[in-house]
Amino acid sequence: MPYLLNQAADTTSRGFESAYKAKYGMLRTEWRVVFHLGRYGKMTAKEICDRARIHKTKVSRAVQALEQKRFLARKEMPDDRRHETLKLTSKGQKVFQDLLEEARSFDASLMDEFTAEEAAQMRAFLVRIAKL
Amino acid sequence: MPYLLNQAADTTSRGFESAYKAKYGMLRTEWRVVFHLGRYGKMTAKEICDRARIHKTKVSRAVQALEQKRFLARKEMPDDRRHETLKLTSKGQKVFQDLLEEARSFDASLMDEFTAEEAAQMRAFLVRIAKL
DNA sequence: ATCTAATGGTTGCTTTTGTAACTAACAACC
DNA sequence: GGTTGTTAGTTACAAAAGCAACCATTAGAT
Repeated sequence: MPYLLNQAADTTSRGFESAYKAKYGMLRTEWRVVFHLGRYGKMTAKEICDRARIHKTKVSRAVQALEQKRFLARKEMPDDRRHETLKLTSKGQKVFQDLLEEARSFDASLMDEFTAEEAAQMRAFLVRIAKL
Repeated sequence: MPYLLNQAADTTSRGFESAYKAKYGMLRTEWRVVFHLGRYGKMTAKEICDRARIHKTKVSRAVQALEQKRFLARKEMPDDRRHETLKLTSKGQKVFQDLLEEARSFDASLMDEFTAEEAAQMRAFLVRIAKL
């Protein structure tokens, strides 16, 4: 099962990878960070780690890269200076919108082979597995 | 979708990783190679690449490592000396059997949360996706 | 036969990831 | 107020993955 999942994940990921890689020179983790910030609004690095289940070093590096590209900005929280909230810049927002669009159409073409019901079922299944 | 798949693949892989890693000091690619040889019999490195969709350098290195552990043996083909067929040694066979056992029970515990029907359906989905 | 192209596999080097140790800021307890 | 423990995030180093150039061998064309 893990093997099948990996296989499936691999083939689909490679397809979409080109979108953020070629267009914006982003790495997968970077795209994931952008996605989370775009989708759920500003949050701290830790929150991204927890939600996306990415190790903090990966997030840390992704944030640095995204900051250099001016896709996001950090702000230290005055009440607890360890925290820093991350927020997409307007440039970052545009990137997010664009890639979200791409992601949607990529997904759609991927799911073309399946019925809407099948797709929904699969999604539900994956969510359950991922949460184990 | 790629995201979900990755998430699911990640969480499940990590679980099983400990089996081959701790027990035999194997890497994921190594396990995959052993699996293919054990499951489908002797074959050439190229075939493994194609079937498992692993890059040839990864396979090459995995084969080297497995050879050192005496889990597999190579044999040059006389008709075409570029090919070398790979075959599990008896030691390798045992390892494969053992890990297959582990894999089965791991899978079973994973699928505990699902009905047999759901599991079968999911498997079918994943195979279809992976083959895109 | 010889020159070119393709194939199976390896090696070297660069980029990414994983791991562990580290800093800085806060919290709690005495 | 000082010691201890936690938490957010970074950095340094090792392991792994990806990429491109590289042999050696065979196949094909002329």
